[in-house]
Formats: sequence, structure tokens, C-alpha cells
Amino acid sequence: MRARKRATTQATIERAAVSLALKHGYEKTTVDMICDAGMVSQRTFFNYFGSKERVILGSAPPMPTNAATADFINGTGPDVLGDLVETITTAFVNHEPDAALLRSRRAVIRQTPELASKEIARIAEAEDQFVHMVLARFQAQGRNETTTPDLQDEAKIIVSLAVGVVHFAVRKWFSSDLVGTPQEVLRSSIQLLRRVTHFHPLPPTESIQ
Amino acid sequence: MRARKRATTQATIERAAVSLALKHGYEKTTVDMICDAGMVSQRTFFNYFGSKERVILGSAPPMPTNAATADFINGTGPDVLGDLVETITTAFVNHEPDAALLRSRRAVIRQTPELASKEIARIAEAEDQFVHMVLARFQAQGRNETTTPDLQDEAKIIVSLAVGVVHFAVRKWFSSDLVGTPQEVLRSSIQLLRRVTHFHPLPPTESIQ
DNA sequence: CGTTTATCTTGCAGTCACTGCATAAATAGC
DNA sequence: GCTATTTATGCAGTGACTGCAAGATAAACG
Repeated sequence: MRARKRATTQATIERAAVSLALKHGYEKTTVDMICDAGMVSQRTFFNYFGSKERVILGSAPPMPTNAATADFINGTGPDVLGDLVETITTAFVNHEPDAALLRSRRAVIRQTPELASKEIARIAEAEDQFVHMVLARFQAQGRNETTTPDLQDEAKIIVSLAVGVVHFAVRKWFSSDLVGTPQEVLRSSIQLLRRVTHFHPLPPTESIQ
Repeated sequence: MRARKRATTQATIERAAVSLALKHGYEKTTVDMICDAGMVSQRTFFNYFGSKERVILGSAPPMPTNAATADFINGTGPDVLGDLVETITTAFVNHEPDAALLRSRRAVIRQTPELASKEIARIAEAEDQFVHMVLARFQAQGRNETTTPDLQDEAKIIVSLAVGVVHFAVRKWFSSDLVGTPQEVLRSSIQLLRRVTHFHPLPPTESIQ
């Protein structure tokens, strides 16, 4: 019953903050204003969120679920990069249950360069974990560091690339003001990715002229 | 003669700041400490650098020179992504003339996650310009939006990928404490990139089994 | 129900980055 | 040497954020 109260106050503060930032802009919105609207003291605000940024960005870092991680690791397709992008983006998009709130968050973030870069940085923070995922998949496929000496680097670069594509997909989705499902944008992004990287799931004959 | 004085005071402040941050850590280093060591008032410090971050990161954003940009645009090779990575990374690395200072800057940045993400964000800030470069190259090669409707998206995703790889290359170079030349790291990174993306500059016969 | 105990909330004082404004110093041009 | 423009500084203030300690609230237990 205590947890319930915690959840409601948290939601109240978040809504107040996002709404105010949407109205006056992020930088013009002071923490005191948020506290007034959220009916808590400033100290309580910081107990909940720790910073003004986090109340807009959302507190939970967007990590894939355990099930999604396992699916990725056991995937046998040759397109590791595409699969990873899909896994990350799915987690990232499914992370806020309230669609209207999500839309407002995004609007604020898009109008505030500082927040936009922080969000990218947040995805990048999970890079180490993504590298582990890729290495696990390699291992599941029988590849290890004795056969490929720079396997670690290969995993790292795949993650770097994936973060780049996710960045692209998220930007594209939100630049169109959330038109279409995330899955559509994601699929077209991966298609584009394959075209750009000359990736061929099955060796095509027409590549020989 | 005025410009000379400006340059020396700027250099003095920068050295003081980096040295202090290296000794006490970035967060424990206050602006007042830097001002004392740099023999300027706090107000002057902010006139020069505008923020505590920028005195560590270096004030100039790492953009390719005009010549390098032209070289990229007129490049005819099929590997747009590799060429772009090379262009960006070269600009990024050649940007600080003082090698010792650069090394110290990097050490501080590596120890301070906040600075590390800001630096990535700074590269990403130039994304629009990179997109223009890629589009210009496409145009030089006779591709335009009538032949490929989503050419703009293709350019954007190439830039996103390139930023990812640059991120990887920079991290790798500095994680080895600047062992080897940047070019070596860059070349091996691009090689890795090609392997990961299954990119083949010339259609190889062995891709057909 | 009352008491104890853990948790939550708040106020307060203080630190630090950063800004606007006004003034003083330095230098450039004449 | 005098004036105009740039540059340096002081000062007062704002806003984010922290540590601490005391008060309010709810849980747990007898």
C-alpha cells in the first residue's frame, strides 16, 4: 500500500514536469515550478528523480528483457547487426506504457538538444551489456577468441553500429511525429541498413557480373 | 598583439584546468580552483570558455577541413561509409596540436562518464553537416532523389553508422593509451567494419559456394 | 489499541556552475 | 595625448543539487 502511494506521487510529478516543460520549454521550467505543480517539496523531488533531466527522460534505462536477450543470443541468422538493432529498438520503444506521456516526453526532448544528446548517451551506456550479448551469440554459434583473435573488437563494432542505427530509427520515428508503428520504421531502417552495408543474407548471383 | 595575449591566457587556463582535473578529478575541480591557477577572475573564465566542460573537451568542434570535405565528396570508391569514417576521424584526431595536452584531456574524459557522453554528443551535433556531405557525394556520382526516393534516409543512416564507428575507433585508440598511430587503429577499424557488414569492394568469387 | 520501528517527507543551510550588469583597465586608432 | 573599442573584473543573483536532522506517516509487533 506504501508502494502504491509512491507510484502515484511519482506519476504525478512526472506528468506535472512533462506538461510544464511542454508549455514553457525545458530550460524555463524550474524544479520549484515542478514541485508546486506536483505538490511535493523540492527535496522530495530530488529523492524521487535525482535530477531535472531524469524526470523528463524517464527513470528506467531502456534495456531488453531477459526473454528478448535470450532470443537474440540463440538467433542463428547471419545478420547479427540487424537482429541487435531490432532487439534494442524494441526494448527502447516498449518502455513507456503511457502513449500520450511518451509523445509529450518526445516533444520536449526533440525541442531540447541537451536532452536529445543525453538520451543517446543513455543508450550508449548499455553498450557493455550489448557487447556481452553479441559475444554470447558468437559463442552459441561456435565462434570463440581462438578462431577469431579480434572477436571482442568485432562485437564492439557491431554494437557501435547498432547504436548508430537505433539512433537513426528513433529519430526518424519521432521526426514524423509517431506516424506509423515503430515496427514499420524499424523494418524499413533495417532494410536501408542492409542496402547501405551491401549485406546479403543469401549470396546473390547478381553480385557477379 | 591583442590576439596573442588572448591566445596565451586561453592556453594558460586550459593547461591549468586539465592539470587540476587530472590531479583531483573533474568533479572535485571547481571553477574557482581553475581561475586561481590560471590567474583570471571567474567571470573571465566564463567569457573564454562558457562552461567548465568546454575547457576540458577543447573549444573547437572537430570538423573536417574544406579540403578534406572536397576529397570526400569527389571520392569515387564504392565504400562511402569507410571513406566518411576516415574523414571524420582524421579531423577529430588532428584537432589538438599539443600531443601531451591531448593525452591529458583524454585521461580526464575517460575517467569522467559525463564528459565521455558529451564528447560523443558533440560529434553527433555535426551530423547534419555530414549528411550534406554524403548527399553531395551521391550527387557527384549522379544519384539523386528521383532515382532513389529515400536517398536522404540512406545518407542519414550512413552518417549514423559512421558516427558509431568513429566512436569505436576513438575509444579503441585511447583505451590502448595512444599506442600506435591513429591511422593504424583507423585502418583496422575499417577492415573490421567491412568484415562485419559483409562489404565487398569488388565482388568476390568465393561468396558463391 | 498502543508502542516501537522503519520509511518517507520536509526544511534549511550551503555549494557550485553560470549569467547580467556596471565599472575599471588596457589597448588600438587617430 | 585623447578617444573609442575591446577586455577584465566585481558583484549580486538564480537555479540545480546535496547533507543533515527533525517531523510526519505507515508498518509491525505485542
